[in-house]
Amino acid sequence: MKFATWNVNSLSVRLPQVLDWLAANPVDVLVLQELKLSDDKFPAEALAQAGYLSHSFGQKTYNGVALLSRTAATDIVKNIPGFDDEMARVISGTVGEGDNSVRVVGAYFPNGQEPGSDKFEYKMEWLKGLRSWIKDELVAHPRLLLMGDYNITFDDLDVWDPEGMRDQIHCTDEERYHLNALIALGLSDSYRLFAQPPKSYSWWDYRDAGFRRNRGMRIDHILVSNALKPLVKSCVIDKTPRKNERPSDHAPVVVEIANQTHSSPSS
DNA sequence: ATGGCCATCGCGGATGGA
Repeated sequence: MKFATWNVNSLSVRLPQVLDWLAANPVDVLVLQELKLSDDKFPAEALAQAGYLSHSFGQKTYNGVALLSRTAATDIVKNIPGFDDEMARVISGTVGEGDNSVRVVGAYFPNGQEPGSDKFEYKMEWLKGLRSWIKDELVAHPRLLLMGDYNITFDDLDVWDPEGMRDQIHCTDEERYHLNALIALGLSDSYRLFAQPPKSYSWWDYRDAGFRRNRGMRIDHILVSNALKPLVKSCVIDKTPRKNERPSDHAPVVVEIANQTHSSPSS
């Protein structure tokens, strides 16, 4: 099965590009971030025409996430249970049958704006709430994907100008501490399970020809649980939609997970 | 370079994004 995540920076503006991308990349599951629309404006019919069932968790103007799947997703949960939040940032569901079912968590992590700001403090609290919840989710759902726009880089490899960005938003030790604390729960960065091109990024600033000059950061991630890790076949960033007219500033990330075979007992 | 671009709301320019 293939799973993808994409921050579309307004689904109203980007819907034609999402439909084009799904036609060319018929993934099983796609999670979207930054819908920037309320649920009554969610284009469920257009997506259904394209072969996708959808669950949206939106709000006017800001944030908003959705879970799209070719087959029905079950046990939909919105936001982080136990963490009160005015903002629509997380949607979860279970897809696939029996032994091959996967718990998918699609998330739009807070931006944080600037270290020391109120928004940064909110980001830290949100990250604590997420980790506390994901710890329990991994027990309930060993086959779990945590994917979305993390707004955090792992290390210098994820940043076009590591010196210039040192201690700046998305690159601070505090943010990376929380990202690594998620990893410590038993999750792996699927992208780095494979050899990747140098200077691989998932976001490029609209300003100053950031994409053309490849001045970007890798802030969109797909983390896989230990049970799924040996089944990951590939993970790629698809830069193609970033070349569109009026693109999102983010590119989609896609992971392929092999089915259970039942034929080769381990050890 | 104390910025550049884009989307939203709403009709000018502030706010948020990253």
